[in-house]
Amino acid sequence: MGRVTGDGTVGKALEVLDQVAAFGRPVRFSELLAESSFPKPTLYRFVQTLTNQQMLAYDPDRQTYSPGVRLVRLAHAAWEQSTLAPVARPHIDALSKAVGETVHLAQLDNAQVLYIDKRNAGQPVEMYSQAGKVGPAYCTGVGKVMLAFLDESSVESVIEQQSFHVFTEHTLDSADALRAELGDIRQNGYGFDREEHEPGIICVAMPILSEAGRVLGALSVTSTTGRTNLAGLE
Amino acid sequence: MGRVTGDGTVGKALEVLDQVAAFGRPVRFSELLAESSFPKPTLYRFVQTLTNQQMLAYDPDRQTYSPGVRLVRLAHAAWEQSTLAPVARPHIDALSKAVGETVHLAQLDNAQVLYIDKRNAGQPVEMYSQAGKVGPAYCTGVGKVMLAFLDESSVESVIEQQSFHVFTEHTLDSADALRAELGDIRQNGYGFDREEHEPGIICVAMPILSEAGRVLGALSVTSTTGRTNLAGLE
DNA sequence: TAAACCGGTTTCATTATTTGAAACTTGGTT
DNA sequence: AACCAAGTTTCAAATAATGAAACCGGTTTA
Repeated sequence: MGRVTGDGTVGKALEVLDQVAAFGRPVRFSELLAESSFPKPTLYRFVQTLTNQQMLAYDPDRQTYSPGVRLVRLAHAAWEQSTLAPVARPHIDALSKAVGETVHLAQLDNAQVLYIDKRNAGQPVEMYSQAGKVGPAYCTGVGKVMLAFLDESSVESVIEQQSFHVFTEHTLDSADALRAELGDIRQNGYGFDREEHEPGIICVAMPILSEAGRVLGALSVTSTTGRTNLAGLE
Repeated sequence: MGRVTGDGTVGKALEVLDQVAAFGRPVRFSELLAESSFPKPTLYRFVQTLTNQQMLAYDPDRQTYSPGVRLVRLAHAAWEQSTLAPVARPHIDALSKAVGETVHLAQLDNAQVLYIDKRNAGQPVEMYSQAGKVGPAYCTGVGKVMLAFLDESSVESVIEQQSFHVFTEHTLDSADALRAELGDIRQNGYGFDREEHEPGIICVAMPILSEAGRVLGALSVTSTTGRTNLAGLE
């Protein structure tokens, strides 16, 4: 019992894939090796396999690897069949148009917030440029709202994993402060981000629950400090 | 020697992942088993592993699997670091605004066309082709243009894999017809889709080449049969 | 009520795959 | 020519994957 990663060979390969993705830029084999816990031939074979499988792309000109196109294809499928995204899409469109502000759709992913969809007030959709991004759970509207409606045992495990890095003077900086806030949110049914993540940025968020009461995701309307409370949702 | 898939355990796991994605809807274990070439416990363990790794998502209410959120996160990285997409983005925006038509950015992926980005012209209907979607190479503007500028040996291997399914009365229905068309495209530097895939839909496409002359992708402007030839590009 | 059935899960000896130290190759420097 | 760094291959030992069979819990059938 212990690490999150490590189901056999597949787990290790995906660890390598994550590592490449984390670099944020095309990366040389030697750069990966320097950071990797795997010995040279092992890492080499993983990279080869992943490249064969189009999970990584190799640029022969620059001799670098980056996440491959197969991921984009698979993510398309993931997005389309996700319980949430396709169903929520028309509502997000409508909401965005109605309030004239930026709307986010998010899910909980490994104690972090994963943005699934986004509608900008002005310009049209940008697919993966924004969807797929991750953010902290303890200081975003969507994050806190999802935590508030998660079952007790899961909440604690997620809270333990928060960094409580202080972004602004309003950021909640402890597990207890967060727990108190979650109580409030549970009572109201929705929550706020009061410039906790970025100064000048506030938002209202509400959870999306299944019939059985499980948290599926959350929706938020973002604005700047020019306007404040918005309780008119749904 | 033979199959494309099959680098060890990792390849097999990804085969399962593709299978789930291909279903296009959340799927039961038994449904997968019925189609799978793997024996029950083997498939079972793959599904378990992939679910642990968030490559698949398990819905306990319905007892079904679908592609997981980790794919969305990884695809975000893939998109951002791809040689093409981030660089092309502003140009696509500009082009879309300038011509007032739908613009597609595509790459070649396994003898198919993979759409990487899309810009809808202003208001119109959401023509169903988001990023991540795949399409045939032999009867789309972007597909043919990319083939035309691919090196000789690769082209033949791709052509062999085309189905030449006839979508409309204008669809090229043989390898020879396609080869002839590719010759024309090479001379012009750009190509057309003359209602070959969908009736009433036409487009102009141009390749995107690296300095070394390798095909990186293609760009197309789509329109309906109301307007015709558009040579004013770039 | 029992018996068969079905989808899903676990066991465990056998088999095939992964592993990594070391050696080698390639291309660029001193 | 000797050197160095990055990438690639070898091969015996260590490890992980495999799948026939058996098991479980719930539902349907006799």
